[in-house]
Amino acid sequence: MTRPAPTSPPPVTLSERVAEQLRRMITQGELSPGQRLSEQALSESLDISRNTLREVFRVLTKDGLLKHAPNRGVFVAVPSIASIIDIYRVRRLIECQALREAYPRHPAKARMRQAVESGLRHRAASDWLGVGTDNMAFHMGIVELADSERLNQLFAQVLAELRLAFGLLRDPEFLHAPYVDMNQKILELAEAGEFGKAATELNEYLVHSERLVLAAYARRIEAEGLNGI
Amino acid sequence: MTRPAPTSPPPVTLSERVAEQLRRMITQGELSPGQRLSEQALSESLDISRNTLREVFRVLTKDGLLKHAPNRGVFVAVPSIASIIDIYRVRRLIECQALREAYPRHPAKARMRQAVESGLRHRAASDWLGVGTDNMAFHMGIVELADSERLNQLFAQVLAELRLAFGLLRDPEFLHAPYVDMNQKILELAEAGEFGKAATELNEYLVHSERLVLAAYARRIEAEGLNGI
DNA sequence: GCATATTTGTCCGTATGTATA
DNA sequence: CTATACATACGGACAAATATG
Repeated sequence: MTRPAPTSPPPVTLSERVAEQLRRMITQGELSPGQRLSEQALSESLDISRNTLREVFRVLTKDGLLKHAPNRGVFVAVPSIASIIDIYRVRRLIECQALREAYPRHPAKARMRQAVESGLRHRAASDWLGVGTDNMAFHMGIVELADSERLNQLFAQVLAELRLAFGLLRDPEFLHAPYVDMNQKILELAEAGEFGKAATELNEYLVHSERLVLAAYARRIEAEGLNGI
Repeated sequence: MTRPAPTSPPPVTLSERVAEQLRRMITQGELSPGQRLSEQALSESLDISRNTLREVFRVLTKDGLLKHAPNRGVFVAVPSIASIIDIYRVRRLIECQALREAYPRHPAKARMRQAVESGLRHRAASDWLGVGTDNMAFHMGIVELADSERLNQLFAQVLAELRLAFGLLRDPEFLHAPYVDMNQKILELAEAGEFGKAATELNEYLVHSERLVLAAYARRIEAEGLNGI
């Protein structure tokens, strides 16, 4: 039996459920970065009151998924070059250190293995979005090795932001496929107790991924010119 | 001229100002851990509407300073042994790594030096709360070395939580005074470019501090028995 | 630059459900 | 078990800030 992943308590209040829903809509691209979210329009379309929606806005703004411009409204966050660099800086610092100092028989390893295996299956089926999800789960597993609730939460937030940035790029195969094998290699090193080597490998992985994402992002900016967003 | 510290935008809306105020009241011990915050009573005493206060509650709950119990209300967070351990785990991981990989001429160093000098003055004046504030500023400076907005924000939150825990202990001299000299030593190593040694020293510092806080906390629990909170 | 329309920020009153004495 | 207090959620109101023509 594998222990269950540390999971947030199920949403009980309406605002918590709506927050979940909006989070999903944003990270899955149903709402576009930069888009303004009108309190009136959105509260009507979600069939909730403006007050409840405003509470949700505050929470999602704290998550970094929305930007609040006082007296002007809230907008879906627009990932910038700076934010991508920042996110990868956080990832390198936290993931590599968590892996390097991991406890050899930590339960999160099982989740890492599951993510790798699921990734292999999804890649075989050319389900690139599935591969992306598995990839995120793998790296979430790495952070769980550090056994810190607060790091887990920060990292989940950062991954949601990164997912928002990926949505802008629209090439999931290009973005995720190369990393299935690298994840597997890192997992094998970790299972062999070679945490130092695993961390070094992971660092290269992250440098590589950051370069890829930034390049794709730069191309997208160029293609859009000043019309975008 | 020293560059200004990265600062959050000044609160413009009422709810932002109230959030600031409540944050201050909680971290400075004007509201006790475990205390229930009634929407009606608090909104009246702050002279704001319940809707506005609820928005503030959501934000402060995300900060970890309040706990939200659905249908039961919000309470000032009660620092637990587990949360203190978690906080120090985060501190060791982030601070040590930020220091180890610091850029030699980073502007945050100036803030670290200011904090150390201010700490020496406050210690000479037996202003232990002042020493505590300087100490927090010093460690915030260390994290700023990593140049990551997201890490800065996470760390500011964690320090606020830690301050809440310190408030429970009520012995600022005992808690903060020993660390002025250790901060100075770490700063000198950093200024000499010995970042590896500085990080090692910092790690010992944090292990020491965690032990001290946990011991004081355990004594307090014992003293209170089951009456507390 | 001005007048107007729209939208946010904030407040209030109230109905309903949930927890607790 | 009932009663009470409270959080949840809604809808309407209005001033102030902002966007629009």
